[in-house]
Amino acid sequence: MLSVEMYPGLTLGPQRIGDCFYRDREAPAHMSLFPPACDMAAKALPPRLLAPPTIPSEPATKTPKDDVRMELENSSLWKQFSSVGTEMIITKKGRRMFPGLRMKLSGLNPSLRYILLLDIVPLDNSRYRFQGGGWQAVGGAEARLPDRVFIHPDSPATGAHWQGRTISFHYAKLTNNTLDSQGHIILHSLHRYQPRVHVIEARDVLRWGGGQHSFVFPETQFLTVTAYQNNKITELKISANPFAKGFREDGMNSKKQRDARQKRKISDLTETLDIVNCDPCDSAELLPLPTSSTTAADLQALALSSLPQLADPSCGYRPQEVTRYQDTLVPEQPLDLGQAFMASQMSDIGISMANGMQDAPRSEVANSINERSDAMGEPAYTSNFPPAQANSSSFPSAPLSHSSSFSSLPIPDPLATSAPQPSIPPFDYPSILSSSPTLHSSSSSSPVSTTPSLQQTTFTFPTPPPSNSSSPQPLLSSSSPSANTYHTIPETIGPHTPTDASFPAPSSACQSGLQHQISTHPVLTQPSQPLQGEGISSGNNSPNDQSPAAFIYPNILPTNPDPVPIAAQLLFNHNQPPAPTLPCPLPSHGGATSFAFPSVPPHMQNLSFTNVSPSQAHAGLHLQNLSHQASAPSLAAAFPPSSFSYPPSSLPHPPFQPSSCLAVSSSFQQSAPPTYPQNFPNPHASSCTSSYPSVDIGSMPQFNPPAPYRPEMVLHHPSLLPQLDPSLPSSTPPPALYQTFPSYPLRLCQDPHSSLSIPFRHLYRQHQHGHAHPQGSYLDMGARPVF
DNA sequence: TCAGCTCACACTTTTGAATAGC
DNA sequence: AGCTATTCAAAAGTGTGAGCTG
Repeated sequence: MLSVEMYPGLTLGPQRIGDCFYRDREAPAHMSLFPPACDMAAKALPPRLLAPPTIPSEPATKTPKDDVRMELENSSLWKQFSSVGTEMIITKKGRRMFPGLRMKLSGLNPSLRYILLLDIVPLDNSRYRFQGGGWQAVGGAEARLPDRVFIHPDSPATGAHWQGRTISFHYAKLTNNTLDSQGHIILHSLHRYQPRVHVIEARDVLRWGGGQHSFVFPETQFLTVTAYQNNKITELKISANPFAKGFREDGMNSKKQRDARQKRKISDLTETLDIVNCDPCDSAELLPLPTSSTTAADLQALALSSLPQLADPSCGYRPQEVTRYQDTLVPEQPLDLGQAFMASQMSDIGISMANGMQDAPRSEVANSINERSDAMGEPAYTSNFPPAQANSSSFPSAPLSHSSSFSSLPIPDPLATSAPQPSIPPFDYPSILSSSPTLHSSSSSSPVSTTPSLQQTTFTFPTPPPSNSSSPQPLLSSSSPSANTYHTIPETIGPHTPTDASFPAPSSACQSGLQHQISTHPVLTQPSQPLQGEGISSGNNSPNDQSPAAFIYPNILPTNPDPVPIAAQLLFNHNQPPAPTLPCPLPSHGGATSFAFPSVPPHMQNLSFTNVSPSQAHAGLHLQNLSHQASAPSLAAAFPPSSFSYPPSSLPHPPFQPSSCLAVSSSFQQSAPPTYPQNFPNPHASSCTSSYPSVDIGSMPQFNPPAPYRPEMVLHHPSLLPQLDPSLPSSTPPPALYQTFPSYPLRLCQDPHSSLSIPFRHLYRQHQHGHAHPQGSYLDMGARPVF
């Protein structure tokens, strides 16, 4: 099924520490997937960017982070789709996801409140096209779009609340409208994405911290389309989605019925013509040419059989449908009030508490609706498409049980992984960063077996390392002990943590060197490294045992003709005075040439990308490109034999695919050190996760290439708090929580939750147009309520 | 010319107000 | 009067296919 292999470019941002940690369901402890490079990066960061001091953990806030788990309830359905190659329709008005994200949470502190977020990150920097029955990368990704996060309507809610029901994000909508004002998640068509769910402990809506858990389910990866490309997907959707019931074989909107209607219409038109021409009614003879799938005789037969009520096509007959057709003009659809309007305020930042309270009634409704909807599970899916082909390879032994049987290996941030991101810690999650106890523990672990990076490499990235040391490692193993549950270590960063590939990477010239480093990295060469003492390599559970095709994204052919060299390095830029010319090509996304440098340190603000040529820009800053380039073979390996056109010969030793946090980190670690400034914070205090500075380089537009996705939120900007909710209890957040940090604004939308006075439903993250501020980058909210 | 997108369509499910019954 | 169950119309979600666009 889907897995990292399917999306070679899938690399969670380095800042997404939580994504870089994986805790197997049976693993007693968290696994730090983040490489030691994180620490190095943290060291290199200026003190100003350091994460705020660890928030004094309160007894009540000490949640059993280690036990927080999330299960994808409808995993089997997702796997059905992913086995074929999940496609998600995106429309201008917004389209829901199907299958929806339905999960179960456990391990939360029942008395604490949590915020659940959904964001969708690109898996790579490629654009795809459906050709020859498969998906092929045909070019670079589109420019980045405003990052948006969907906050679960129930947020914040107690752990008991979340654990007591199925959590559904079915309200989230996807759109390709870059000017969307409904708060939908904006995506590019023909791109690959990976949804992620974040559980953030929240003392109150304005005080996030105490830990974050991010969950990624590889089977939920999908390709965005405006029209389905793969017929199998269409059939699956029709079979599984109740709203599409009409298109089923026995539905009233089935092909037969539609053909019959069409015939009737044609007949009617013909009759009309006959009337005009005073021609006898013999429209049957005037039937149009048969369709490719239906002959005229069939159509007529269908019309006659399926529409017995149809009057004899006599003169003057007007099928009822004609009338209906006229009467059922599609009315203008009202705005979705439930969706907060934000687009017009993208330049603003703010949280409107008052508005949210005013919306209480509606919030209640929304909430109730939500619960209802949550209760409404997706229809039992009876697939006409045996999981065989794809499934057999993707989820060999994974039973399609109700709950997810998918192995719970965390997926690194797609984009981030591709780049040597580890070095660049997130800027924006001070509070969260500081409160992840597990990080410390992980940091204390031995460098090899306990380092997050190592673990992640071992489990998350089935793709074989560049070296011949190991065979491709399936990301997911159905027999993996962690199956069904994706467990991540609490993140020190927020869901908005940048995940793009903008992270510093060795110069393009060093790509080969990077790969070499990666291949030679001791950790990388040990893909089978046990996870925190847990032997995962034994038996069939070992990723190594997985066949290369085991976790493939069906029909995705890595044929991007223009492999992008390793891109520019944020780290470099960050740590070094801007050079006239970047050592590496800048990402083309988002017009790298026109970056705003609001919150960037003075020396960084001077950085100019104008010299980057389009091609260079296209080459992108993504390691993804690197990963893409290198991963092509591995990707091909992931394809089912039936759809896989890539030379099989490449499978045995596919180039290393730096899609893993480890890979990037490792490469970075080795190559970057010389370039690290001495002012980087000392990561010692904690693991790479906790050591992450609160400053997120990704938040700097100029360092945040469009393609590399960088979800980000500013939730606790000190200067905003008073405006946001002066009436809130004077629970002055710890200084650390609101420590200055550059970042993107957090946009809070109308809160459908009735019980909450906090009006937010969506978080909006703006990459650009930020305003410089002494305390960090943020958008001008202008005291205007956002919702 | 064509891939990709938009829109209207018909159908279905969901939603919530109105109504009836207890 | 208050509560619950039922009914029904409107709203919303779905894939399809024609037409448009670059």
